[in-house]
Amino acid sequence: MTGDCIQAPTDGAADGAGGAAQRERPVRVRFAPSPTGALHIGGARTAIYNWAFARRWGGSFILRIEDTDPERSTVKNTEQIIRSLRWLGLSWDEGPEVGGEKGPYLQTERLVHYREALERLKAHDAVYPCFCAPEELAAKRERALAAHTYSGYDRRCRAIDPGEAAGRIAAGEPHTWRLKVPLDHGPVSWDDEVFGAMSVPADQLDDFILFRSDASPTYNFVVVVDDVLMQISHVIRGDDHLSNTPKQILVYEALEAPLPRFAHLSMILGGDGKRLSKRHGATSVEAYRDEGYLPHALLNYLALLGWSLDGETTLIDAATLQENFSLARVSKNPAIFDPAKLDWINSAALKELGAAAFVDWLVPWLQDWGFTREGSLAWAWEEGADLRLGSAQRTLRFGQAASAEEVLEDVIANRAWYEGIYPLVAERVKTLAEVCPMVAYLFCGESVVRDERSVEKCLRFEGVDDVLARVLEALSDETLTWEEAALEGALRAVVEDLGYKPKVVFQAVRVAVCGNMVSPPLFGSLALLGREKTLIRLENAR
RNA sequence: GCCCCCAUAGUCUAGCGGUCAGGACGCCACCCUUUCAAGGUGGAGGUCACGGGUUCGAAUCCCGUUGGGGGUACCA
Repeated sequence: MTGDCIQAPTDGAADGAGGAAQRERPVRVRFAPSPTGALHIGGARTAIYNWAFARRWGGSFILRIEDTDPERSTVKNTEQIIRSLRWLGLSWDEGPEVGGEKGPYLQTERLVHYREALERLKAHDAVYPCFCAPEELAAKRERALAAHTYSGYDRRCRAIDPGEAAGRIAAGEPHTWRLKVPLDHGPVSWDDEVFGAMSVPADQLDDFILFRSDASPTYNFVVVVDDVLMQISHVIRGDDHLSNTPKQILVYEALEAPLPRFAHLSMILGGDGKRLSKRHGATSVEAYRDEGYLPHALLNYLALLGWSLDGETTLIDAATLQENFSLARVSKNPAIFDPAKLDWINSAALKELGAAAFVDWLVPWLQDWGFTREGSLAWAWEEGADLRLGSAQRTLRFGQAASAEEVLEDVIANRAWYEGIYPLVAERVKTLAEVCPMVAYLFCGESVVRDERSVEKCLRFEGVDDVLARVLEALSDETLTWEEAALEGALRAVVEDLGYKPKVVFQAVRVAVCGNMVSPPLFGSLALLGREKTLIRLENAR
C-alpha cells in the first residue's frame, strides 16, 4: 500500500530481527508538544521514550513546538515545557533554543513550508477547495448523527468543476482545502512498533481539511509536512493519535514522501481509570518538582510506566534506560498512575543521593522555610496536627525567617553541618518537602515549642526531674566530646545508673530537646544541635 | 451511531503453546529497635475479563461477548 517507500529501521534491528536492510534511515525522532498548557506526566513520558530511543540508536532527538493554535498557545507554556524537560534531565539535538539544520522548530515560523506543500498537492490534483460554511457543515453533521449515519464530510465540493472553483476563489469566496482521499484506495495499514498490524478502511477516512479558510494549516497536515522535512524516522507519540495515523499516511502518500515507522504509546490514566486530570492530583511535571520529587525519580517511574526492562527491574537510571530502551517492550495497556509507587521510588532515590547532593537539592526548601543554623525560628504544632515525621502541619509562631540570600550563605558557610542532616532524614522522607518540617527543631535556637501530647506522655512521670537532672549533669561534663557516639555513651550510662528503661529516658530527652515524641535519631540530633542549645532546652524542660 | 485499539492480584508489569503464572508497589504479621522510619523474614491477594473454538496441551492462537480507552472539529 505504501509502495516501495524506504523503510526506517525497525526497533528490533540490532537484536538481529531486522538486519542491514532495515538500517537505511538514520534514527531521527521528535517530541512535539503543543504549548497549550504545562508539560504533563503523559507528555513527559512520551518525551522520555523518544529521547531514550534516540540515544539508544545514536540518533537525533528533536524538540518541535506545535504552536499552530493561536488561541491556546503561549510563549509562557513553551518556556515552561522546555524548563520541565531540562529538569527531567533530557537533552535534544535540535530545537527552538538549540537550533539545527532542519529549523525553525516553531511551527508558526514554518508557514512557508506548509504553503509550498499545499501547492505541490494542488499540482498533483490531490486536494480541492471546499466552500461549505462551518455552520452548514455542523448542521449536516448534527442531522446525520441524529439519524445514526454520520461518517464524515459528504465530499460535496469535490464534485465542483475546477474551472468554477477557480472562479469562486478568484472572486474571493471563503474556502478551505481538503485532501482528496483516493476512493479506490484499499485499507490504509501500517505496522505499528507497539500495536503491531493496524488497518483502517479508507472509506472511513474523511476528506479532511488541510488549510483553513483563514489560510492557516491544520494539525494533520503540518505534522506530516514537518516530519517529512525534518526526516523523522520514527514517530513515537500518544495513542490518542492512533486514529490520525491513517489520515496522515494518506498525506505522506500524496506528498510522495517515505513513511516513517509509527509507535503509539497508550495513555496514562488516573486511579479511577479515567483520563488523567487535575482531580487526580498533580498532573504537571513542575507540580512534582514543587512537591519535592527528584527529577531522576520521576524519570525512573515514568520510564517503567508502560515499558519494562525485564519484568524484574524497578529501579533504573538514565544511563541504563538509554542503553536498553526498546519499543518492542512498550506495553499496549493503558497504565494507571500510582502516586504510592512514585513515592517509593523517590525515597529510594533519596537514599542513594548522598549528603552533598542532598544539601544541593535541599537549599530551595531551606530558603522557603527561612532556616539558618543559628537562627531562632520557633515553630509550634497546629491544633490536632498529625504527629508523623515530616508532617508539615506546623505553624511558624515567632522569630525571623532568613532571606534566601542569608540561607544560601549559611549553607555555604556551614556545609558540613547541613550535610549532617542527611543521615538523620535520608531513611525517613519520601520527598524533599518533608525534610524541613522534620528537622525544624534544629533551627529554633535555644527554645523549642513542645507538643502537648508528647509532654503529657513522656515528660510527666514520677521522677522525671531526677532523670533530667542526671542527663544534664552527664552532658555538662566538659570532657565529653560532643559527637554522636560519645553522646550515646553518656546517655546510656545515665540509663544504667538510674535503672530506668532506655525508652523512658530517651523519650524524655527527645521531647525536651526536639519537642516531640517522634523525631529523627536522638543522638545525632543532639550532636547537630550543639552543646549549648541542648543544655538550655533540657534546663527549660524541668 | 460509526471507526480503531486494549484486557495477567488494588496498581505497574514478566510471560510470546507445556512455568507450582515470576518480580515490584501497596496491604497484613513477626523480628530488629529510644520514637518514627529503614532493614530482615513470612503472609494474604489471580477461576490470566467472560463464552466458545483450534490443539495431546492455551494466560499465550482464532471467533464472539462484556468492560475500558481513543477518534469521529476550519483543536492538537
